[in-house]
Amino acid sequence: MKIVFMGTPDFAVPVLKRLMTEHEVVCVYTRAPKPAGRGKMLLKSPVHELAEQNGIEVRTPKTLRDANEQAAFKALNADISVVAAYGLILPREIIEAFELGCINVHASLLPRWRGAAPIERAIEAGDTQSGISIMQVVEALDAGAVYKKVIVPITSATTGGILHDQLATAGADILSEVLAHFNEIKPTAQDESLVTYATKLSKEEARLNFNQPAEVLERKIRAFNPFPAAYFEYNGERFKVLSAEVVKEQGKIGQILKADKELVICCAQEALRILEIQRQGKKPMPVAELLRGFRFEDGAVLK
RNA sequence: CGCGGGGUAGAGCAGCCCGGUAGCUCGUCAGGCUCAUAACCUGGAGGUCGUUGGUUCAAAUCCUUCCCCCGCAA
Repeated sequence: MKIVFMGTPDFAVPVLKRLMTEHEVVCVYTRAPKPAGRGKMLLKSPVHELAEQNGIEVRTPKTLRDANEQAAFKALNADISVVAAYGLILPREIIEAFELGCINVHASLLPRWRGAAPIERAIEAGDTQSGISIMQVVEALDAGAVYKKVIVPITSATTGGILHDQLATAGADILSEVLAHFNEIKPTAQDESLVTYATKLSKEEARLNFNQPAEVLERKIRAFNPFPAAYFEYNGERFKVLSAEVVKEQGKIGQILKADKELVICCAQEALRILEIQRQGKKPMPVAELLRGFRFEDGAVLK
């Protein structure tokens, strides 16, 4: 098929790669390069880089509401457009530009977790499974009928990063299947009574609040690993917590209960034993390594 | 030139402001002690203090070149 692909971050890369091998990708739409990274250099999106390397035309409009943009889009005369974490709202003119419409690869089991951060929210909420949904794009956000869903389990070892990679790969596979049998598959409408929304991750919520139960914080730590990474502050320094486990200890909320060979911090219910930690300016490392050279004051209380 | 921290023994850190014998915790090796231990004691090996040039009687420490890593921010 002749396909126009629309995507931006790493999640979309495996999907585009697969499309390029199996179909004709006539043009790629992605978010415009923006200042990013240390030095704030203008940085092209992962999808942008990939498309360029493969000699595919790349377009980076700031909006698709513009009539000229819409005309240019339609002029590509593709069969279908495929969206994977593009980052722009698609107006009706774009969605309906091609004969087969527009389909989306979404990283959740819709109708659960519509929205921007479905991967992390599923882990954070304690879901036992996540997955990929291939659905029709409609004007309402992530509300289109679903062609196919595939489940990916969430275990106690599942981090946001791991699940992200699993879903990106799965997404490429499932999209491939759907496109191969596109005429035979009938989409199923979403059950609106089961909808939940995965709001964007914010910096503020990445800060560990020890007034919450250890179990809740452990899930957040896993969900937010590696990005944006849960953290606490000690002596004005930021410590990212990459992994931790719940232990039955008691004390004041936020108190450092142990800081010799292990690091245990008391929470509202039970406590967290920190396993992997990253000191500001340093690389991530097992807690035991940090504690060989760095001392937390025993009994200090974190806010 | 967006802001900032860092590169010191195999690991993690201190020392740097206020130049003057390279230090801590751990690991490692040897020996000792113990019924026993990720226990304890004793002793040892292991560093061109990231790189270049400079200042100085003397540089890990002050100034400088370049390389690399990371936090913030996006």
